Amino acid sequence: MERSFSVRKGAWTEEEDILLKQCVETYGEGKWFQIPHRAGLNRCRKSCRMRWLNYLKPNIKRGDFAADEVDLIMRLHKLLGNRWSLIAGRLPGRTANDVKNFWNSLLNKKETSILALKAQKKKAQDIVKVKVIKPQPRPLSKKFTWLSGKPTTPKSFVPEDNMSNISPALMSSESRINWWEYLLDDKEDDKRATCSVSGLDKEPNKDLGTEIIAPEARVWNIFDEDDPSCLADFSFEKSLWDFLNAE
DNA sequence: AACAGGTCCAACCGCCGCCAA
DNA sequence: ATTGGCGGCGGTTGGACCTGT
Repeated sequence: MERSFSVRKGAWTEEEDILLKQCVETYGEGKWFQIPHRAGLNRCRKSCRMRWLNYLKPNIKRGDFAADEVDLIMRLHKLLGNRWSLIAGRLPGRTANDVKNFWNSLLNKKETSILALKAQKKKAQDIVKVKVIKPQPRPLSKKFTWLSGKPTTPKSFVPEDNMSNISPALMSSESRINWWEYLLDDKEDDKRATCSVSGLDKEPNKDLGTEIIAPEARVWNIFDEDDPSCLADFSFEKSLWDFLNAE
């Protein structure tokens, strides 16, 4: 429990910022409960953490959101809801607080502004008709780590030059990108489903019915054939499914 | 110039999940 | 199984700033 009667509150001074920055640079992030004592600050651990993450941390981007950032926020919010930290994680230099504040201010603006943004987005979006096999939606397993951004460690994985066939979740730590970054990218090469369950189909099946899908929608061959448990985790979360089927 | 209302955003607060004891 | 400490998150607040009258 924080001893709120003794710790300082309110705006941070330049001196406090310097002390905190020096302390984090010396001891690293984490162990926030030790930071106030180590830095000689009369602040609670949460206040120190918040100040570092939202203001002092290097590479934090200031100023207005660019058009592509706004577009990404809208798409991610549709997919993830108010998961500000997850959304901010896909916007380099932006903090969850920034994204949250931006979204809240966006909500306050007139509906016409939002409609204009949507119209702009729709115009830029190239709807592609492809023939795909649709997996059925079902809840994600708790052990499924994609949504948390944590790396998975498949039993076997052979890197290929063509990374488009590889689930981001199976990439090396250096090149791994959250799966939904791929889901949301607009690369022309990625506008088709590349494969389906268990790697049976490397191309969309032309004999199946035509479906209209968002250009971002892709299905990966994510399975480790030596590890049947992988199959249990191949599922589309309901909100993702709704997102993919939205107009 | 002065005031009121609106907007922005840094900071606070309470809650939750995780983990170790 | 329970409890307490901690990190992390999202919602909310309040003050500074902006804009219109």
